Amino acid sequence: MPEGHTIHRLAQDHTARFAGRPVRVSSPQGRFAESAALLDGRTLESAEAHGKHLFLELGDAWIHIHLGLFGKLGFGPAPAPPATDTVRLRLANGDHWADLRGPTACALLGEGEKKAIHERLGPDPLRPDDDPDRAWKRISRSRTSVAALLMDQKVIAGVGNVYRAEVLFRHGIDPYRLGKDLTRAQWDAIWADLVGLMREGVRNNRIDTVRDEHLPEAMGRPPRVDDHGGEVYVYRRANMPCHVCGGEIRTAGLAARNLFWCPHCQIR
DNA sequence: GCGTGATGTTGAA
DNA sequence: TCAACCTCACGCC
Repeated sequence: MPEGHTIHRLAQDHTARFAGRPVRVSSPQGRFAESAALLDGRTLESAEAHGKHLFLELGDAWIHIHLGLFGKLGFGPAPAPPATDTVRLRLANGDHWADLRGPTACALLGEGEKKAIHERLGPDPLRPDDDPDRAWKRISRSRTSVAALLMDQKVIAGVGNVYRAEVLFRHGIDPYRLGKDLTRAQWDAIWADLVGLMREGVRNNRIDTVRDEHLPEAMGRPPRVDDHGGEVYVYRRANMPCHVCGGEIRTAGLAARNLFWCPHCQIR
């Protein structure tokens, strides 16, 4: 269930558990077995995230992981349980194990291939040196909707369907507004908000976007119960009342994904 | 047990 | 625009 915050959190989790020590590398499922054998016993030097891509450094090579829609990484204390036949990659040392299942990508890369991935990704709100100007240059001359642009990893890396819907709600922006019609001030506010929201997402390992004054306790309604855990304004709340205006949240397909928004609040 | 959908991406038509 | 890929949890028999 990964947007960028999940991947940055996973990079931190790998660093804390595995960095600076030799690691056992295996592929119980077999589909990464050849590479795993090559890497087994190397020291894990670092873990890094860019958008939804995770990179683990082992000697002169990188393991590139992209979870896709279904991928999951699970951690636990040693000893590792018997691996089931869906575990693509298992890392283990004397204290910890990590199991990867169902990723879109799990591949061994050299430095040049890793660099190529960075180059095709846009700036990431969670990478401190990344520059929102690069995204603005594309957005400000695009005839594509801002909702589609926010999901385009070449424009901005790490935003997924939840942050897309939520950040547009928080700024009252109509998701169908064209990139070229967005103001510079609106974009700067969106970027700054994503930096804050996604940092909090890394810290808490979940997405919360509802401002204090709209939280259930403040509004006299029961806390949200949902399988993704966080408090949100519009994501997966189709036909439910808007937390701010009480109007009905709408949903529509946009580029093969479900878009959610409040047509009354999002008018800018 | 079966069908469905999900915080994603790619490549062919 | 659509299918393909990868896994799992849930609702409904």
